[in-house]
Amino acid sequence: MSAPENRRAPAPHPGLGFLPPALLECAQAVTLAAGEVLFRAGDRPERLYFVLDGELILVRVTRGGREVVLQRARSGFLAEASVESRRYHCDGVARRTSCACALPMGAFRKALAADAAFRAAWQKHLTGEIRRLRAQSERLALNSAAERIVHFIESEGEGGAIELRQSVKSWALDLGLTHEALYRALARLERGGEITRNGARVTLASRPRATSR
Amino acid sequence: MSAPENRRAPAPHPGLGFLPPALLECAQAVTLAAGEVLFRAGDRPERLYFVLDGELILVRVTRGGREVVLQRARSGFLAEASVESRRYHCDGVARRTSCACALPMGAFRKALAADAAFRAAWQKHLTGEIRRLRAQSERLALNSAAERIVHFIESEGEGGAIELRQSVKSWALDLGLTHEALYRALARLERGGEITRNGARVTLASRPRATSR
DNA sequence: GCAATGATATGATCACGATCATAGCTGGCA
DNA sequence: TGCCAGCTATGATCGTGATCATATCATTGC
Repeated sequence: MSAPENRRAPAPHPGLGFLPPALLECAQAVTLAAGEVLFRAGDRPERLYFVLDGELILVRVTRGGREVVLQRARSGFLAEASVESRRYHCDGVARRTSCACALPMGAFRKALAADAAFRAAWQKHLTGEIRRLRAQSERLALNSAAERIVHFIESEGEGGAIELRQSVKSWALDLGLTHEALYRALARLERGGEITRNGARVTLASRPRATSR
Repeated sequence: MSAPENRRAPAPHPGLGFLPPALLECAQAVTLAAGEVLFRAGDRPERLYFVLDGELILVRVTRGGREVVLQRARSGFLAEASVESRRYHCDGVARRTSCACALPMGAFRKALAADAAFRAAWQKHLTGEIRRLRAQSERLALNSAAERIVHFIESEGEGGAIELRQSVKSWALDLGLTHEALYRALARLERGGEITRNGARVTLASRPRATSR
């Protein structure tokens, strides 16, 4: 486990806006080297991690030596469930050089117990995550690149259009596609007039043609 | 919207065990015909649905006339997020003849506000769902049937084995595969000695061979 | 200015899941 | 007893995403 770099003012992040000031006060910014282990299965959760940059994963190594990834966090909280449980059930590892905000678990739980507004905000965060994840699961169950793109724009965007906040390459990861497949599918959809692209903005045509895959 | 069939004692379900008795008291068992609409986008959430049997979906129909499914609930709550929001953002539809337990939203919110134990249990349910959904998303991002099977057993099972509570066919839906692909992959894994099947119990071999896909 | 790096593409090939078809088996029911 | 519906299972074919390769462009650093 790496030593915390600084004791105050971790990089502010919109996803952390709902934390009470007292809790942000004791947040620590940590930088992790690629491959660094944050915790092991069986450990008692001592911090709740919020990924600012890089990639932290929740992984279980089976007796057979297989690796099963339970979560890849590229932005957002690593393991919300650790707030509720006394022990981790899997390992936390930095897959690349990463930067995270670590919230002491004791303080987090205390704030949750004492602060009704924070509790409500946390509950809202949790239900929002569920909604997002459900949509993502439905999306990943679609088996053509074009359908996933349309589903993404419709469920994550606003009024049939979306402003991409990431590279096409990392969008491909979210869609469960290789970047090549995504580039090709985008080009095909654009040629077919089903979407239009304008920089980072992708807009769905309101009158779809016969879906030419 | 169909009229509630009976005013008390909806079929008890383990997934509802954490509800306070007072709330269960006002639960209504409802049966829905295939295609029946529970609510429309823009409606004010009046009930929280828990699917007992059948399939309820959360769906958004785009201006272009496409259907985007945000959630398919075949067991469990339909739209937890409706507890937090004043309006639905998509439609709720029964995809087949279904049976659900409807909890009046007002009573649910009141119970959440008044009952700290229930609040804690609800929070625990929410974080558990997040954990499950994150694992499912990772699983669906794997692109071979064999990998998804192994991931499922490892993440949903107990000690490298799982007792299937459903038919292989509906398991295939959970894995984002056709049932044919799942039957074949299971047969291949079994032939290769990577899993053993014993009725509804599927066990992972502890020493995996070179994954012969 | 130039090398190095990473994102943006696109081409060719191949593996594997989807699809359609077929068949055995089972349980429920009249 | 016979029929039907649904699950289990496997075969053949096809489409498409993965993979490997290559090229261009933009950005960063020296």
